[in-house]
Amino acid sequence: MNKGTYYLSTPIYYPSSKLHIGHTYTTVAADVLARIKRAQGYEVMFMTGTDEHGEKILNVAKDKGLEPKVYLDQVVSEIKDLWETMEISYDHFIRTTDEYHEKAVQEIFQRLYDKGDIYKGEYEGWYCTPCESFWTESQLKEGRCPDCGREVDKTKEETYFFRLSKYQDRLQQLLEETDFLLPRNRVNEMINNFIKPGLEDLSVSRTSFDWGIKVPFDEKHVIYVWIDALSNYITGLGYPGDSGGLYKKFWPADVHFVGKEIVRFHTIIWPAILMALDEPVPKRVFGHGWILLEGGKISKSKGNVVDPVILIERYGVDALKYFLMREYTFGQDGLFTNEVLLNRLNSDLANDLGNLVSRTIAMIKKYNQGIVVKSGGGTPYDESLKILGTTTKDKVEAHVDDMAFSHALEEIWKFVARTNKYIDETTPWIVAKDENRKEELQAILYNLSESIRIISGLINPFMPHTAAKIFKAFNIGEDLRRWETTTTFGLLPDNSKVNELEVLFPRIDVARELEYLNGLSAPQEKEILFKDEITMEDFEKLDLRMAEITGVEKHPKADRLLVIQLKVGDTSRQVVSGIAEYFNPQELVGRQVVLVANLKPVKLRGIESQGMILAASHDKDLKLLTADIESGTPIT
RNA sequence: CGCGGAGUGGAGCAGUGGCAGCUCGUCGGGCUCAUAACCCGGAGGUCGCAGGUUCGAAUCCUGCCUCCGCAACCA
Repeated sequence: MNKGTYYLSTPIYYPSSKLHIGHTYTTVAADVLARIKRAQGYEVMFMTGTDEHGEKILNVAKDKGLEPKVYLDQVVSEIKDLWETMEISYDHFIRTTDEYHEKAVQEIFQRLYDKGDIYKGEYEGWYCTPCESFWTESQLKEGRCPDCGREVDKTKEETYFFRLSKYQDRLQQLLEETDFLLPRNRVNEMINNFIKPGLEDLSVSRTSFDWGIKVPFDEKHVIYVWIDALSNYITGLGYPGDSGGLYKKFWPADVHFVGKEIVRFHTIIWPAILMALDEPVPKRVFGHGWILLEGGKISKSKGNVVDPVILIERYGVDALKYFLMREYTFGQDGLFTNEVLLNRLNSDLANDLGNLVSRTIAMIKKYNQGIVVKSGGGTPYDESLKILGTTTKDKVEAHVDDMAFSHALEEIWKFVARTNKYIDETTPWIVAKDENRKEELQAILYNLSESIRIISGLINPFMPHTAAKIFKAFNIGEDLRRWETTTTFGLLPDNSKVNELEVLFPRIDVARELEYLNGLSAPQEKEILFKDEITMEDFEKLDLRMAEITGVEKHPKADRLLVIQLKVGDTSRQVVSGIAEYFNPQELVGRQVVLVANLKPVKLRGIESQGMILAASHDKDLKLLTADIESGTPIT
């Protein structure tokens, strides 16, 4: 029965804010895979966790007035609660602040250093003082600033580098010649964007903040996210000590599930680190798509964050899981709307599955005193029902191995539909009226019960909660719940009694429910978070002036920027502003705007910006602040 | 000419060389065991456009159009 081991992981999530439906999506998919692999007889290691270091965490905690660790403990406990609610069957939850992880990461860092793959260096750059820009040697044009052509100065900042460049060829091979990264189309992106231009050594330490794991031999530095976070996949197994033997047993991982935004780290940096450690690389990295919401990406400012907790409360864990797995093609982006969700739940879960179970139990009670009898009768429709039922498991497994969860469920639902059809074909309500057709009736009811047992077994990894309810209703014991029993028809014992069954998935009144859900995210007076108080003195540091726009052109090297010439009293200024998507250059000429006149000048994509102009924006709307008064007038 | 993705019946999507498919919706019919559900049937598509390769293209190649995401220090 033991088929070997199977190790899969989700990314470790960055708990700087609440988890949303996207995190849920990855985790549910991983859970389904883990459950199926266990059901198939693999010894499974399913790992998830949190990535807890870095500047951002530090800042978020500070904003809340908490020590980072206190803040993190809170968030992590919320995350674990969510996974518990969702019945996520992870085997290990790793936190990068766990002591064993921190030690292991230091050890890894040390080994790479000893080996020469990490070296101390300088973030050596050429600095153009007027442009305030760093340039690498290769970016310089004839030894001068590529933007302004002026002299540049050499500057240094101490950091440790990882010799990523050394592994360029092996990485390219790995990506191009194997199925290491799936779906395949993501390979092009990696090759074209990162490998082909040439990999540069990677800065893997920081001195600018200290919320992180210290470099063991140089306490000024903390180890940056690359080595810290990515290593979790092996430190979670006990690497490098491996006292529990888990590393030896489970590594290399069978699959890392990652969102497409972090494919790069997992398919370039991570394998390179492993190569440097002389350890095998994971067998596969699967970069799944995003769930997009109406109007674009998940974004708090748009108020379109979908909170999985609310959906669970209203429709149940299994409904949400089913939806996520059925609605979207795992490798691609998909659109989420409340309406799509509700319609899917109604048609597949309430109408097809829920109603099937409900009508079957009702008939068994009504026509046969609640007893399922194995009789000698039959109908002409039995054979095709049995064939489809007993062959579905193989199809499901094949799809799951391709990470095509949606197709897997589709196969199961073909059998659900077939079973519903069987009822229409055999018309038990007519057969029941004829005493002479008793055996036929019992055969029909038995076949229905068996079909439902198989369905229940098949959906078990996807919806354990629902499967358990159905098993209970039909008095199906542990041994008949097992995965491999779904390929055999006729296992349900003679004289099984059925129990009461609550409604599995109530039919949803879509119109009413939409109103409710939309009410949640839409107007609800949002609390405005004001910034920290400042003094009059602070305010007076600002030099705000009216200015007149005298000329505008598009920034030659940036789509969103405009280069604006301003007249401020008798002097002129140039400001680069990110408003190109809102205005045509010409329509701005002659407008009076508010200029922050004493902002330190900087270069934006190579063009100097001497201040900023004020604007107010809401969603896709943006208006420039203005006043009808002479240019140069100070604003107080 | 920064990188990538997408364009398939009203909507959402699957389909990567062989008669264009699924779900929802819609129209008509059936059934009454069931959660106004289930079952059957119909209508509806020049598979973004234009070329090309092929016996054969939604699928491969070339060009173009449109939308989206990412990246680029949106002071």
